[in-house]
Amino acid sequence: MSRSIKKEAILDTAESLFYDHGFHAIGLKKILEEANVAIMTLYNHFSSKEQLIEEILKRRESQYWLYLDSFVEEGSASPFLQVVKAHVNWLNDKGKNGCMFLRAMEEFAGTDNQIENIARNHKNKLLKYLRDLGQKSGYANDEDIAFQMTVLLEGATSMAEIVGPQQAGKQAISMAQSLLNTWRR
Amino acid sequence: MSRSIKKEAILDTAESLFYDHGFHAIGLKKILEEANVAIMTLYNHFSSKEQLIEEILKRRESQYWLYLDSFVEEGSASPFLQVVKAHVNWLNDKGKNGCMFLRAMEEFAGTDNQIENIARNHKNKLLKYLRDLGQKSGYANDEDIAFQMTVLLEGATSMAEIVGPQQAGKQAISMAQSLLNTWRR
DNA sequence: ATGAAATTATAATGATCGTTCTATCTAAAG
DNA sequence: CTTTAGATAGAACGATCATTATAATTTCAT
Repeated sequence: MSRSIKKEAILDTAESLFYDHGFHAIGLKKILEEANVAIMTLYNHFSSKEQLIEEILKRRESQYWLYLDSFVEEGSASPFLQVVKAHVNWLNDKGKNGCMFLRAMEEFAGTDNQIENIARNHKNKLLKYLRDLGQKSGYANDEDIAFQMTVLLEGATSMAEIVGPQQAGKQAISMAQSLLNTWRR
Repeated sequence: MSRSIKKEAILDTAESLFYDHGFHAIGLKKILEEANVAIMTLYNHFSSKEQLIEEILKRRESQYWLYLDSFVEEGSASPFLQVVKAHVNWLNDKGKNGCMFLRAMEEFAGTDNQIENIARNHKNKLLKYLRDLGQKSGYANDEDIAFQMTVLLEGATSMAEIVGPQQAGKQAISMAQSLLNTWRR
């Protein structure tokens, strides 16, 4: 089964182009050229440009969670530091141009609810993940910790656009270590 | 002199629309309709869509510095806390949809150098401002402080998109207070 | 009131947008 | 070999894109 080798080519190049230039800035034509795929092949796999974007976001989200899951070990002494390190690795691999979910929210809020919700739900899921992690690790106020961790992670993502992922990652880890001392168990 | 009342209408509505939906997502037609302006009036004041965007970014940058200048007082005991508070106020007033400069970088990097440079220069100028502020306040390593402050500010901006400016601002200020204790003079 | 400057309306430009249709072709499964 | 599904090329759709040309109109200081 050559099952969907073409579909994955579309998803890969579309994700790359959308991430590098924005969703509205990239037309289907450019995707088709770079992916070496015919227009009808795209519409055979996806019902519209918006639905293609939805699949890309869902796929990217599951990839992000793979990074977190592989770095954060059950019952770790410093789970939040592992979260930051996972995020920094994510930035190094495919986060040099900001957060694709926030960018989807920014471009489609008030226009395409489906796309906006996928992005927004991901962020809320991340907040809940951090809250649960704090609670599970015996921290006092998991609410504030989850918020501050989010500020830290999103800040590192933006900072990576300005001075690169390694510099941003180094500072994010340093900040996390400082903040960890202020969080009481 | 009714000097450029129309020009300002264009700048105002264009900035609002670009910020809410993105630069490529908004066509000139929508700007003209909302600003009640004829197409030739726009091209009389701006040579192209890109040049309009450039002026918007420059204007927005000077507005941002007004916030910083009005909050950060010369020789303050805690200048960085004032920076954070200035930034939080900025978020409350016109920062509910991310950082417009980062978004300009993301949409135009590799496509329009002029626009990209305006945005990137602003970020570098902010980094230098924070570095100078740290040095002037007698902090040991202004380099790291500037980086971490940037992570904090940009993180608050992104966080404001997810949970609103007040929640993001509250956490950013709390984080700043924690970090301040770790920075040695 | 006059003259200059700014704004307007309208239409046309060529390019590109997302999407659909038709028809041909390739490739694998039975 | 034949069937079937997937991919292809190419054209067409109407809509919108940024930009320009032309010409009429309004605004405003003198």
